[in-house]
Amino acid sequence: MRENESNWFAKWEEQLPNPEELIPISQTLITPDLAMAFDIGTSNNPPNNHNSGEFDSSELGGDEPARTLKRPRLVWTPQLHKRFVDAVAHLGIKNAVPKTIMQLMNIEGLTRENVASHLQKYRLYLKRMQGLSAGGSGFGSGGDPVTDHLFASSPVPPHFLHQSHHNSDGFLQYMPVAALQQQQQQQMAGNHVHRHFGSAHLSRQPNQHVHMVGTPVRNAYVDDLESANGQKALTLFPVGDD
DNA sequence: GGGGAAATAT
DNA sequence: CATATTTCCC
Repeated sequence: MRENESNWFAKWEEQLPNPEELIPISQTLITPDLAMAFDIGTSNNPPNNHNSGEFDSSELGGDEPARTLKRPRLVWTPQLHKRFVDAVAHLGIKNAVPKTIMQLMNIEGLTRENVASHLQKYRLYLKRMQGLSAGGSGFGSGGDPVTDHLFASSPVPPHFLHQSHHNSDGFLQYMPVAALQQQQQQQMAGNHVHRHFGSAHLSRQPNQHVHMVGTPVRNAYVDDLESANGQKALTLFPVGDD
């Protein structure tokens, strides 16, 4: 009997599938590409991402553990970055500082530090871009100009480059977004605005032909931002002077 | 407090 | 190794 017992265990153990053969119980039904195309979030898209490291037990009914606790590492998805770029475009380089950008982006859980860090990298990226677009006559050496996966994913508004010649400020008119109104740390009572970045609007591509009322505009960068109220502000940035 | 750059961390 | 976070300084 004893022999029998160990035997069945051995057999049972042998028949266990290898870890590689296991199929995860929870699978992503929507591929990242599809998710991106339809602007819907995948299971791990929103700022609360994989919890790496310690995590407090309370997730049931827990409303805002976000405060004071170690936030999960933020992943800058292309959608998130696009919203970042749009926000910066709205504000203009001048007012594009972490705090204002963060407010304009209006994304739950996004901190000023997150934006500041990203802004730092983005500025470096822009500098590199205008660096090799200006004097970079030689092609052969370096390698791919845009190895920056993230930044390349979202078009850079043309006026970001062109180190501000004559225009010091105020040359781009923008509509203030409602979300930007000075709202202190006061969160609206009972405000469950769980918004997903990206919303439901397919973003228009740059260099498309945009026609406004009686005013055809060619080569314009169009960004769209949406406030918490659902108000929308469009900004057109003419590229050339037609 | 808040922006920016550099130093760490993952 | 790329990228996000933390630290430090103004």
